[in-house]
Amino acid sequence: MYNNFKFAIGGNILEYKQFKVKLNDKFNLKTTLECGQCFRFYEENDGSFTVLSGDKLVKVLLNEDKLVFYLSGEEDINYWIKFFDLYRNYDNIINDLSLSDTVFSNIISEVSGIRILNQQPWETLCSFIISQNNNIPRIKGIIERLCGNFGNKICDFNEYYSFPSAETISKLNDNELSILRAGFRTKYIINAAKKVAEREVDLESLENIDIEEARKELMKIHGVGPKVADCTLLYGIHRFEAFPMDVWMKRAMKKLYPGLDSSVFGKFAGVAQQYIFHYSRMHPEMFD
DNA sequence: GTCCAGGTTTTTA
DNA sequence: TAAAAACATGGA
Repeated sequence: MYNNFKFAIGGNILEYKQFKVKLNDKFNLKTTLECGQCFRFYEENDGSFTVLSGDKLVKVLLNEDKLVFYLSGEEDINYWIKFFDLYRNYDNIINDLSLSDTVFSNIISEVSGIRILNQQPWETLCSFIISQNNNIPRIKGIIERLCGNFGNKICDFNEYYSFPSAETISKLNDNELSILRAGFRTKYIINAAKKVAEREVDLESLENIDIEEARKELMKIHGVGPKVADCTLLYGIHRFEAFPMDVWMKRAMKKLYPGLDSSVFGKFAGVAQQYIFHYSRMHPEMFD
């Protein structure tokens, strides 16, 4: 696996290290970040993105078939290789999904290079609890206030903060969290933090157990239903069988795959979901 | 002012 | 059981 990539450690900005990773499949960095699976990223003027995950930060730039990472001295590039799921070849998955599926073939003629990110389980769970009946700019704002107020400063030279742990949030009350302006979701966040911190819901175990059991485990949290559970499993636990069904996906399945469900996509249903979701957002007129 | 936002819970019939 | 309504907040 490692020998698929060429690492070049060299050039630097201040005390940052630069890593170049050669891609052997198609990757659209911008779409991958902006397609609704993550919320902590900032597009810079030079076309790069500053991306945060847990207590880590990286600046990343796509330059033709190379992904260029800039990270500070002690940080581990392997975290970000895994985060962007670079060990996996998505061309193979997309080919499989397009085989004998003309609808999907049509979608990938417009949308390509999306990867499923390997985000941290708690951050993903908490973020998608916040996402319910909410819009993306406001979701980002609430998460930014959550990190800014209760996370730790990542670096002395800028204003980026880590995502606060479940333990940290579990000790806060409704009033202390009112600064988030998260509305009715605040009590859901607290309930999730308590259950996760006390291992009443064991996020680590969700990696291996049956997918239905995993959904049930997550739905023990007050404020977590099937959709948030599947988002957590897909984006936070990397369970590709998960298939989050929000309003867009419900409409899209009805229109594009009438009478069918996620089982037509097999074990990579989650990847198909992300493409269909993004395609639907690009073509709202399709539902008129 | 009204409507809507990557849902879920609570209430109602 | 199934279908509405309620839930906080803020931008369009």
